Amino acid sequence: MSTQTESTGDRTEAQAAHEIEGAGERPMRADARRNRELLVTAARNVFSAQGGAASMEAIAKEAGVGVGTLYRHFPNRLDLVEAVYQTDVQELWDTAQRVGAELEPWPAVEAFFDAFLRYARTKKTLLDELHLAFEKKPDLRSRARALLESSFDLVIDRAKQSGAVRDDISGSDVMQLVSPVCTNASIEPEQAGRLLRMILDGLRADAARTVLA
Amino acid sequence: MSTQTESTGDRTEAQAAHEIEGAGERPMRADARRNRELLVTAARNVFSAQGGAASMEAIAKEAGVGVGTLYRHFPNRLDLVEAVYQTDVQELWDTAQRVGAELEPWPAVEAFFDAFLRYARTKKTLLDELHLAFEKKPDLRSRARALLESSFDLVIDRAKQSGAVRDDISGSDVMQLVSPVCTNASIEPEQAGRLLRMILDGLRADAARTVLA
DNA sequence: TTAGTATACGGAGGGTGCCTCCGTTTAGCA
DNA sequence: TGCTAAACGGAGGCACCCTCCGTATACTAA
Repeated sequence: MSTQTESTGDRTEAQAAHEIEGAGERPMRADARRNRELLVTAARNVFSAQGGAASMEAIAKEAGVGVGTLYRHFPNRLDLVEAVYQTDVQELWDTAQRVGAELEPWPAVEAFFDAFLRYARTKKTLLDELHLAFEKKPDLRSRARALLESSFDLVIDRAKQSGAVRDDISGSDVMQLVSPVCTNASIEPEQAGRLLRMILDGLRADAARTVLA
Repeated sequence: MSTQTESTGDRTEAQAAHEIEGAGERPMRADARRNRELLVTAARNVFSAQGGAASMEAIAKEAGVGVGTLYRHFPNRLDLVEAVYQTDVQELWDTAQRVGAELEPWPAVEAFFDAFLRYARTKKTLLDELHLAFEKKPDLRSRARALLESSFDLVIDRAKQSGAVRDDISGSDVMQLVSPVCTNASIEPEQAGRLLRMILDGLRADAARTVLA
């Protein structure tokens, strides 16, 4: 709850640079920041096209830079994987903010689920690499988890207050329900889609009929 | 249930060789079979010592043979991983047979759990590699699962008949309960041990007290 | 505007790991 | 006891991760 930036509003480039590096250092040079972003985007594209085992050379090429540049920004493979994953998590949080501000409560839930499905797709291609990354940096996992949980809370709580979603369920419940469906490798994409729709239906306030004895 | 060999009794070496190769071919030469076994054993040792990323060279060295010999037996890395895993599953099934024949029903359950914990440890170190292997050969997963399930059935059914284990639970229920505890990477070994003991306690016939309304 | 410098860039090359190839050795058979 | 099909060993090819350092360039101060 404490590492979040305050909003999704427009930030100056210098601010953006500060967020990537530590706060005390001078901002990155413009070309460096541009290349860093190119690299993360390229990595995501190449990973999703070629799988998690894609080579560093291929990623550098896709970004239009040399491997030296890649390694300047990301000293080793896992650092790059980590950056891609963190960017995805961050974007999901941004999405939660945005749909919360721009859409009605229920459509916001639907849109957020959609975004989560996309997020889960890249997480799935990086599953093995992330497994290693989480082992080396346990706080990466916990920070990501916290950010995800608060994203779900944001969207679900709002929908609960508006009466669109049943109130016997929390954001983190929903996350626990949805995460395995999206991440489990033995569930095909279209099956996952069906399951998600089913979960959505069960979430609606008027779906709460079953009462345990 | 159809791929099982009929028993754990003493088989001739020629029979053993036939089981490894296809049934139609001539038996392997004695040195080849010896080296094959050395390699699987060495692979298991090296993997458990160095992790699933251990090199083929290291394994060949541990077995005391050249890499050429390794690759003659296992054309690529995954084939070796698969062989180690299949051997483990097979040994677990042999153990189920053995404890079923040699021990009283309840001690047999305990001994089998112990063996399963050992099995799960190597499965855990090979998790990433197995993930790939399962992707390439879906029948490997299903055959292993079937063999595991029948091992659990064997031990649990016998204990149920003797009255040592509650009869509202099946072997495959127990497997579903135990497997994640042993395999989940975020559960430490000693925690897994505690959880297993707890499951064991819950399995006993005299533990069945809670009745759902 | 310009010169100086800290910073970033690129890619050749070192190191390692998977796998192949082929000359040498040996088990099994007549 | 030879003959031959089968197995052995390890040098070397190839691909990938990462390092190093000479070159290029964005920022800064005069």
